Amino acid sequence: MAKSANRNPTSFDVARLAGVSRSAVSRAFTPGGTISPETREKVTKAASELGYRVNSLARGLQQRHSGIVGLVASRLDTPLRSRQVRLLSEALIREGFKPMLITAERPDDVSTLIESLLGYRIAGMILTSDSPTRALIEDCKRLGLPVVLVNRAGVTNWGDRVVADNETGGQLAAKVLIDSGAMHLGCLVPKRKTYSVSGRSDAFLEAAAQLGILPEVFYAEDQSYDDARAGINAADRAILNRVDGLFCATDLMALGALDALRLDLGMAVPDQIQVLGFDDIEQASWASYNLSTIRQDIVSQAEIVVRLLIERIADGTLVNRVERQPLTPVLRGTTRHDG
Amino acid sequence: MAKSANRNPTSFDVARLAGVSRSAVSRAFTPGGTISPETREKVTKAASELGYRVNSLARGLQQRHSGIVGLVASRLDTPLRSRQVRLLSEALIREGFKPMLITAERPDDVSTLIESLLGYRIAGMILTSDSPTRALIEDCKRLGLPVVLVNRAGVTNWGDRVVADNETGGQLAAKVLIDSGAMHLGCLVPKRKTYSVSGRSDAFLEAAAQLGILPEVFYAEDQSYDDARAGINAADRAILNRVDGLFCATDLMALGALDALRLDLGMAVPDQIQVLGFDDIEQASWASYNLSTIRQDIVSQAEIVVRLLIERIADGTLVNRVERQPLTPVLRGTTRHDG
DNA sequence: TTGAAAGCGCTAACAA
DNA sequence: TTGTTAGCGCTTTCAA
Repeated sequence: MAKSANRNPTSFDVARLAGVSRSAVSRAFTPGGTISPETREKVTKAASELGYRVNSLARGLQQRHSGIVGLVASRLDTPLRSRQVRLLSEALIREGFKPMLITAERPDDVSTLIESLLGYRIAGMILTSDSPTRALIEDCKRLGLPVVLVNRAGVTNWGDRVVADNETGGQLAAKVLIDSGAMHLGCLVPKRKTYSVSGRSDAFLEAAAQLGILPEVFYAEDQSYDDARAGINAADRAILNRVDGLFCATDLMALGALDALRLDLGMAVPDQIQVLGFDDIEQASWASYNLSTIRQDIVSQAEIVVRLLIERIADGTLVNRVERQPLTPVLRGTTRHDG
Repeated sequence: MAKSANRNPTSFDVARLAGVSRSAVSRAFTPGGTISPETREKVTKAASELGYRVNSLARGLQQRHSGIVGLVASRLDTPLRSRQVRLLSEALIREGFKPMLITAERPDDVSTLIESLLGYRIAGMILTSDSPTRALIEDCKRLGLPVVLVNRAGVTNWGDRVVADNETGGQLAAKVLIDSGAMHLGCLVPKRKTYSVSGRSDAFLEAAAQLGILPEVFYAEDQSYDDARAGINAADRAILNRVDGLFCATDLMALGALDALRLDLGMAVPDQIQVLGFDDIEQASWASYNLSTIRQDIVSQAEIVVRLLIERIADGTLVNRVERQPLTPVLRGTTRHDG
């Protein structure tokens, strides 16, 4: 033990100690490797003695792809997103991939970052961000790099997609509110719309229109709790007072709206005005809110995303697929129910 | 454009097109590279024409380390943790590193995962997880791998640490409650204690003892909203009724406790019982809770963590450092204030 | 400032 | 089943 603590041992060192060739070492560490039990035994023994570990960089270089998958997400500290990322990351790891996390808010950041990701010869990429530069996806296409988009528009003809069925969700929202007695609908949306938000709110407005109702639209600066609360507080009181059923584009916004209505404006929910969210984040079920909402099943979402990615990695010629996920209403305390 | 869309272009291809050597290409893409403006110009032109991108795997192999930093976190979908991870990840990216995210709940998972991280010859590792197998850190030590522990005990003599000053925090909590008139203190803790939780609650109990007060201790199964709420609901009512100042080990628990006290048990907060949390997560400021708490500054925390990491990467001989972060009380609506 | 040449540590054909 | 050999794409001395 005089020295030796310095450089990482290589397959060469292991081979020498075990009295075999470097290929044997490689095979011993390759899942389906064609190697005899005895040789494997010798190798693993020598390896653990030396503290040997396969160098994934070298392996990746040789195999022309690392086991890394890019995971791109904005607003990671938001309840829905953090849960998505956790589930995706766990699913990836379970399948033997290593998620490389890119968190960035400004689109141009994201571009250069993803750009640098590509240098790692990643096996694929999952985009949950709201801002996927189109050019970037084109880049991936040129490289033949598998991409899965989560709750995003398919801006190009590249990449599989997993999306909540926002259209049906918006219709569902209108139906829930109307069925529980709302006559004058409202809809709270952020000024800067994302794919999810537009899909939902547009479908909601359209479904209402079909029934001869023209909802009031309220705006929040962005889709945060604070902005939603401020948005409702800034709304025209006369108009707001007419509304008896408010659909919010996300749960986070619904919670902000709820606090504005009840605590800032002193309105009774659900008696005076019903409130309905979308997503079913954890906080929606907290006793102080007990928010009715439309649930997105993000556990199965993560599984589908990773499955699509794996299939695409296995066969790059697949036609682009779109998986639409069903949504289910979760009626809690901010809507009225008869029976 | 007949073919060529297939393999990734290499520095060789770029060199040929630019009419220079591969070394020149390498230098053009190396920040401090000693190369003439004209050559660089030729190289970058050829490179962008070919869509060339440095292969980070090969570069890492050659330089014996990738720009990857392991980021280990459990319970990522929790408000505090998701914010920490966002900030850490952004700070790492800003410094040119790529965060590889390991999310895992069970300790043995984590071990094998980190084990596989090491194969990427990562530049360092940040551990925020509650469960850092000791053997693992020993491994890092043998490898000389820089490690920064966030809010964790220093189980071995390896790794720099950034910790909230939990001891002072616990004392602060006792002082806040007592100063605002509480006479009979309570403390809500999870059954399975972590470094942070123990530090706080032990210091709280001790500070109270110094003043001749022996707080009641309430237990939650784990440190989630639901468990905290259930824990308070399961508490002995007679004992609970005596308590007029409750310190909760984390904000998340405090919110659960608050809902249990107010909504499940019908107690008046802060008039009948004051509640104080710890961390200052976003939800603490939501109007329905308006929770008084002890704030941990996790923005500066992330910066310190990354700074320590960089310094350690630059100089592996540094003595282990511990940065204690100050805490500040944030008094909102769940404690009483005179002036 | 530039190019030639020698690896970084591994896997995959191929031959034995 | 095993070993030999030839790269994977890059950086980095060393000379020029």
